[in-house]
Amino acid sequence: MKVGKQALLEIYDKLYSFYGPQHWWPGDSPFEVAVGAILTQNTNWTNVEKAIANLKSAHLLSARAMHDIPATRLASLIRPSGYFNIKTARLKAFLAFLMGKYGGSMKRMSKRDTGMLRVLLLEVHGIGSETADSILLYALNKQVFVVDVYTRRVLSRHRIIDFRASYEEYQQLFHNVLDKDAGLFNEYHALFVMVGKDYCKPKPLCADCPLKDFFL
DNA sequence: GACCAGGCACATC
DNA sequence: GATGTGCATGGT
Repeated sequence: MKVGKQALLEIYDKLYSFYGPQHWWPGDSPFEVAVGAILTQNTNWTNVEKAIANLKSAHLLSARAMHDIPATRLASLIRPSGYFNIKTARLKAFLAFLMGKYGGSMKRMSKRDTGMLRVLLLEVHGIGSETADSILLYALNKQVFVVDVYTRRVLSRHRIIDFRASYEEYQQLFHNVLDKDAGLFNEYHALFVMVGKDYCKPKPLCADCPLKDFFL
C-alpha cells in the first residue's frame, strides 16, 4: 500500500482544522488512562466514564487498591462499562503485571524500552495490539500509532488501504511515512475517532456488497 | 426492538 | 491465516 507523507499530512490538517486539538486521552493520570484503555474495549466511552467514576468515588483507582480488592468487588464497580466479568479478569491480569514487575508504578514501567514493553504488554491476558498501543501512546507518551476500528473505516472508505488489512499494516502506514512524533500520533488518532463517530458509521457498507462503491 | 460502542481470546476450518 | 462467536451495559 502506497500513500505518501503529503497525503497523510493533508488528511491530518483537514481533520485538525475541522475539529481542533483533542488533547487526548481523557484521564487524570497514566494509570487511569491504562485502566480506561482496557475498559473501553468495544465499549462506548460514556459507559467507561461511569465505571471510572465508581472507582474514584470508592477511592480505589490505584494499582495497589485494585490489585488487592476481590474480583467480585471490582466487577461490581466496573459494571457500567459492560463485559464486566471479562474486563475484571483483564484488569487483574494487568494489575498483576504492573505490581509484579514495576511495583505498581506506571513511571517505572515507562522506563522500559518501548519495543520491549510492547511485547511484554501483549503477553498480558486481555491486552491486544490496540490496548497496548493506547497505553504506550496515551499513558506513557511513546511514539506509537494507535489503530482502531475508526482508523480502519476512514482509511478504507477513502481507498487508502483495505479494511481487512492487518493491524501492523495499518500501523506501518503511519510509522513508515510520518515522523515519529508522539504529539502528532496522539492528535491524529483522536481525530480519526472524531470523524469516524460523526461520519463513518458501520452501515451502510458491507465489504462484499455489490453496491459498496456506491457509498464511497 | 435494533443497532452501536475507542477489542480480545478462543474454537474451528 | 481467515472466519465465527461470546462477552454486557447503556444510549440513540
